[in-house]
Amino acid sequence: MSISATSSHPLPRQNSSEIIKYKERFQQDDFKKMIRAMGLKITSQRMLILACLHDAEALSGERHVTAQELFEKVSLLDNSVGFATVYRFLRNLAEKNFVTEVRMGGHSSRYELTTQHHHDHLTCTSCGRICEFENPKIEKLQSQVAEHFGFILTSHILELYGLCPSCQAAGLVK
Amino acid sequence: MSISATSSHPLPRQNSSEIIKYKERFQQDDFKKMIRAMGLKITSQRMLILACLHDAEALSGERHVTAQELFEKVSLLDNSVGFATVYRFLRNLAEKNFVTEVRMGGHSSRYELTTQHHHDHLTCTSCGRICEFENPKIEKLQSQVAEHFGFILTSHILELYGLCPSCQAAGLVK
DNA sequence: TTGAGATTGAGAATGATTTTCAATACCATA
DNA sequence: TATGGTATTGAAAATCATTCTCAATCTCAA
Repeated sequence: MSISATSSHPLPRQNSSEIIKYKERFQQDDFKKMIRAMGLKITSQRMLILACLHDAEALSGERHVTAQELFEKVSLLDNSVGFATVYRFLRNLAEKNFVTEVRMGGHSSRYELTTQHHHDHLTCTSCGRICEFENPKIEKLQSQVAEHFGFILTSHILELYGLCPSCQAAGLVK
Repeated sequence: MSISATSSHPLPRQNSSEIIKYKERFQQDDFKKMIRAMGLKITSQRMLILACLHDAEALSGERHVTAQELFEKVSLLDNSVGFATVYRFLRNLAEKNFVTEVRMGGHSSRYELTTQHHHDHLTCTSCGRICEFENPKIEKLQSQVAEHFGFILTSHILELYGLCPSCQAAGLVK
């Protein structure tokens, strides 16, 4: 993977492929900032891992990837990257809260890039439909709870489960 | 471990040791009901595991035990019980929701007897320590969110993550 | 350009949990 | 209460995710 980015972001011409390149370059600068912010050196492996993490969110429906899945994505583009590198960097990212780690049931950890825009999920237990929401009041109460216990709150998981309107209408509720 | 319980629970006399025995007998019947409700056979190992799980909640401050900790507790009373038995039974209990499993970061699963009393968790991302809390205001806001989307809320998961006071003190925070 | 120190890949090591399997225990039925 | 079919058990091996080790390589400040 070749890395060539400038620190400034000149406006692209009105040409779609130019715009895509511009976006990529912009993204890469973002990634570099993240890596530097962690006090780490910029390497092609780390850039690639971030790109794959980002694509997992942007392209596939599943934004939460396991370390293994991420390793496989990375390997497709550069099969010389070792899984230890993926795990190590994922841990770095999680420590600095650039990614959020979610562990459910008996499964392995799943990671997602921490977006600037936090949201929670409301999931229909019948059809699986997911609504995203954000509720500042709930967030504030969460901070208060953490504060009460003397914790420094770093992240949270809030998943609501229920029956969505169409499943209710479908007579699934007695 | 001897198991001798009756299906009726006569009132104990006003004598503390009698009352303790009464409680134990009552508890044991409860445990048997749980095991039968899972469609499993009653064995001294399972009774002992349940007793230790229960004691972990009642006696020690920490109600959330790891499988290893539970295995150690059990071993003190009967060192012939294998850890595979503890893990197996814990999985059975979790499947039938008699225990709740909480997993965090790189730490091992912690289990607690599911109480009738709902609560959420505040987990330390560094040491794995868990604080329980309940917050009616948050619950109410959750209902409102569900209502807003036309959902009938059936359950939820709320897990807060942060650094506990002692890990903060341990210099893990800048 | 250079070199000190960070990072890497490969594989070994770790730690938690699960599986395997022959021996044993439970309990419905006789 | 005895019996046998089956579930359960303990011990050890297997599995799985994750972390560590270390020599080779790369990054980047000077």
